[in-house]
Amino acid sequence: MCQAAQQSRPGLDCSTLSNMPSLLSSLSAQNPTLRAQTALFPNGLPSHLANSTGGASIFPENLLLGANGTASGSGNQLPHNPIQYPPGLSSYMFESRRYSEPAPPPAHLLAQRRKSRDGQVTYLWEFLLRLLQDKEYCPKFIKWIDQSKGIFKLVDSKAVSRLWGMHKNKPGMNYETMGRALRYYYQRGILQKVDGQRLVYQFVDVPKDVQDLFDSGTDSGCSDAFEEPDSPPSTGSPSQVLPTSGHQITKAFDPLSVKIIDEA
DNA sequence: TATCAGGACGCAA
DNA sequence: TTGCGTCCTGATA
Repeated sequence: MCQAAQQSRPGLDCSTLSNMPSLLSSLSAQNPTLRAQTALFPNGLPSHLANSTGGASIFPENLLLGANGTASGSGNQLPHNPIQYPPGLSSYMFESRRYSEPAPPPAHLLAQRRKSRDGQVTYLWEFLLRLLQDKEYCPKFIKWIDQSKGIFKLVDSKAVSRLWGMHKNKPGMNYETMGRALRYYYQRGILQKVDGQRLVYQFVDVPKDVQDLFDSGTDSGCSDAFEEPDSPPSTGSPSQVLPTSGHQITKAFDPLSVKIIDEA
């Protein structure tokens, strides 16, 4: 697989690849959407995560794999963007924006945008969350330090950055570059740095209901029982109600349960 | 040496 | 326009 991967990704580190044997299959051949959705929402997708057109899946069709879980491609190529978004993640992804921006476009325009990008909309924070949800990589490469608070650590920063580079078809990706992208999230209220702890970041303001879901023993994440949080920062960042002309977003960052209050 | 913060610029979607 | 990717300087562990 590594050789095949190297053909399409010059510079790929085989030693790294050998340590992450199921990354590609995990990112392409599985359907964690349904798995995660079942785990997180055994009673069905919450209404606020369903779209406004009647509760149908919020996931764009081209992001959902078929029942056989196969991804397009010959199998010799790395999937470019085969991530299947757990519930809530895609909700945030498609509803999120910079909060200084005007209101988001209507849902049908978002749908057009999604289609226009042919399923290639993906963000670093989603990628990290995906890794955190996958026992193949968590806690091996990335792990929760305090899952209920959204605090995680890049155990192997190089491997994670390479994975990100593979995903984005950027063979030159390294932690320095990925870290810059992570730091952009500070301004946007998506991440914050955990002071005094290297490679430790925190998703901002993880809501209580998500904490409950994480704590309920689902397979949606992992943690390292041997490592207690050293000194997590104050996590009491207040929830924010960010009014827009069409929606209210009740959290600065709420990847698993962004609440969109449709005032239309 | 590695990590981290953040400015500046560029680019693909 | 967005979300980075890249390069950079400087600080810190």
